Amino acid sequence: MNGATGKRYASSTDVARLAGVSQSAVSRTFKPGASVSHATRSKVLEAAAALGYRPSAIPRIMLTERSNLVALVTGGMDNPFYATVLERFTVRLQETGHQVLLVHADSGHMLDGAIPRLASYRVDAIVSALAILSPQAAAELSRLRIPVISFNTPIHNEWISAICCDNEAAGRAVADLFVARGARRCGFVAGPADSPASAERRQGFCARLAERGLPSPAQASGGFRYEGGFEAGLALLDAQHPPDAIFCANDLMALGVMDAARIRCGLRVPEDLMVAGFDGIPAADWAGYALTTCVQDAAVMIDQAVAILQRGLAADRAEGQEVIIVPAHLIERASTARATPALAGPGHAGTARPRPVRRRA
Amino acid sequence: MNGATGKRYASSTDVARLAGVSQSAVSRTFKPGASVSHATRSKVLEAAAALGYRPSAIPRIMLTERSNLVALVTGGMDNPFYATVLERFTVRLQETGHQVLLVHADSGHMLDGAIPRLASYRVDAIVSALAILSPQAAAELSRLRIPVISFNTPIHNEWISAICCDNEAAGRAVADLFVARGARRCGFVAGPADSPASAERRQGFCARLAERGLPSPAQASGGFRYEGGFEAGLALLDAQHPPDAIFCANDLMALGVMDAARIRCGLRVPEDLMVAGFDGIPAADWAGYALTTCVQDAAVMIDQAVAILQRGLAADRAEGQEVIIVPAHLIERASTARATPALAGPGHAGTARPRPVRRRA
DNA sequence: ATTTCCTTTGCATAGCTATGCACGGCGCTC
DNA sequence: GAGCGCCGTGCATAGCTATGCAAAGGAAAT
Repeated sequence: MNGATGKRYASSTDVARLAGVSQSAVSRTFKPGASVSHATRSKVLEAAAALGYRPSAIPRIMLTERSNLVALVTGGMDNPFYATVLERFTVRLQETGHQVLLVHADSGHMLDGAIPRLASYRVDAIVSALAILSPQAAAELSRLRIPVISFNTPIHNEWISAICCDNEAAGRAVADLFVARGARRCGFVAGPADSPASAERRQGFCARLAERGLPSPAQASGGFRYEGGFEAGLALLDAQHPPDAIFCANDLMALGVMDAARIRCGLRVPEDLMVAGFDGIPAADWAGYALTTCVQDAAVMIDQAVAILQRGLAADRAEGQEVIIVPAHLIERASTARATPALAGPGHAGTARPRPVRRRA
Repeated sequence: MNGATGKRYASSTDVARLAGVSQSAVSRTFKPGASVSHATRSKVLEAAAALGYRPSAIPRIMLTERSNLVALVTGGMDNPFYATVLERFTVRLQETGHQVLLVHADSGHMLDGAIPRLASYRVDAIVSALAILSPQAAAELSRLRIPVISFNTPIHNEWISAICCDNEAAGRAVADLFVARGARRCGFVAGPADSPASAERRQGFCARLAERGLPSPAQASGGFRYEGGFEAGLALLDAQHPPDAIFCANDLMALGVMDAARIRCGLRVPEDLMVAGFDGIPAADWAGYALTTCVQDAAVMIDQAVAILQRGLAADRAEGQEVIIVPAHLIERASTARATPALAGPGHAGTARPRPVRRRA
């Protein structure tokens, strides 16, 4: 369109030359609130448009030691919950004037290549949106002396803040619900062995079951994945005395358990088996599942996380770091909606209970 | 741990001073293949470790006009397909030595705040992983004179390359399958009106149905979302002469249609209604759905996209841009697995056909 | 009319790394 | 033993923007 110069980008000096002003004037024109006369500003803008000039953020980073970059460490995008978390983090960070440097990490050893990259780009802060942040990785991150926010992993030290969902309380709530709905024998499907979230959810669940006089639940592991939940469900339901209520450490596994129960085992949900999950992914609300689940309020958690981050960056020097616990919200749907304990009446309870309609001869 | 200096980061000059060498020596120590003696290198590394020094990428960007940053424009993370696309793009770009600058854009007008940001950070290239890239947005991106890769939107010009799935061929394949399985009256659930992908899929589907002598399919729109598919399914199935086979422009809507048909309309799939989708998301393979779908080979598409990008960056000057079409792969599952046209035998066909097992009295 | 103050502009420099160039030293060759 | 080439090192500078400081100009006030 315009005359392409040799260089890829026009510099403020180029603009200044064309506009017949000093480079300072160009810089000030693009800095909001700076003192520039109307005449100068219009000359500069005209020249900038002609050259396709866009101010570069790079030298500013050198001068101010502020890149406005925030690293977002992520992984396990197969879980829709973390996909939405990633999306919302991105939106909120953009709104607060940050740029998002996305870093993918295979669960655990992210230190390999990622950390030096983060350091070399002088990110202002790091947000871990990993399902699991290992203590080693956390220690490695602390070395950078940059504010770190751990999402759903309760690690904290001089540099790391954490924002977590109240997993134990939610686990207890599920236990209470199961008891209230007449469960006699429970099961639990765990995530990976090194997941603190899974451990806390089980802890609350088991503790409350014991308080309510129920036997300790049979357990299986599903690795936070649908297929794992499916297999874990089969394993639990094939036992001598199968459970009549299963709590899964996340929704994906719960959906797998439901499918295993209904399709492979010929069970009815909730009449023969109650199922509850964790996260509140969209599929839990699909008509085909209507899964009772502990909804993590991602919006609130992320807003809190961004607020912490803002405060940390404003104070420049981060000392006392915090762990914020956000309650989960138990939503009961049809998958636990037994009308009466141990009695399977004509389905009619809970939210969004599917109601068959006659169609086609 | 170490003595924190006033500045946040140690510079190569600081390291040089501590190590008793010149700043050049430090720079060369961290540049692979540079000429440094063993003695000097070890002195430098020791000093660097003591100061926690990490070389900054920022001045290099200024010198070389290469940031190694690639902007990844994304949106609509509620579709699991695009979540996996985002993840794989990130992994591949990291592997090829790039950093990913994640930009979220509400579908359509991304120009608002995003474009100036991209320019100011001097990204080397832009990848659009949006479900829909509007022509206006594409034009705006072209102005930056940076290589742009459009994923699944067939736009191309001097700066934009595109990599798309063969939507029309896949649409035709679905039509052929429906005909082969005895469909008499078809339906189509479209995505948003401005989605080229949805339009192409419908085009191939409708054209082939016409060739095979079937009536033009009833159509509804579902906005690429589960709920939209559910409603569209209800609308189509409530008609005077409802379809016996529905092709949906993506999997999420197809799952909605299946749930609407089975739960709200009391229909059996595939006996009363066949359903096919598009994308190949994990949920399509869940036992509860077993959805026939056109699998987009995201791995291949993304590898191709990254290859184009590499070539474009190597050649520095991008002139003739390309559009690469990757075939979709039709996978038939139980949702279209009628044993015989219009005859519902005891379920037994297709892949992963759920087989009921006796359990619990 | 003179002084004072504010607005506007330009000059100069900081900030950090990569790299061309020159130079010193050392080993190898004849 | 002398010359040549190579390796390693340091010096100096480019690259672009933000900003403190000073100066100039104009407007307002006395």
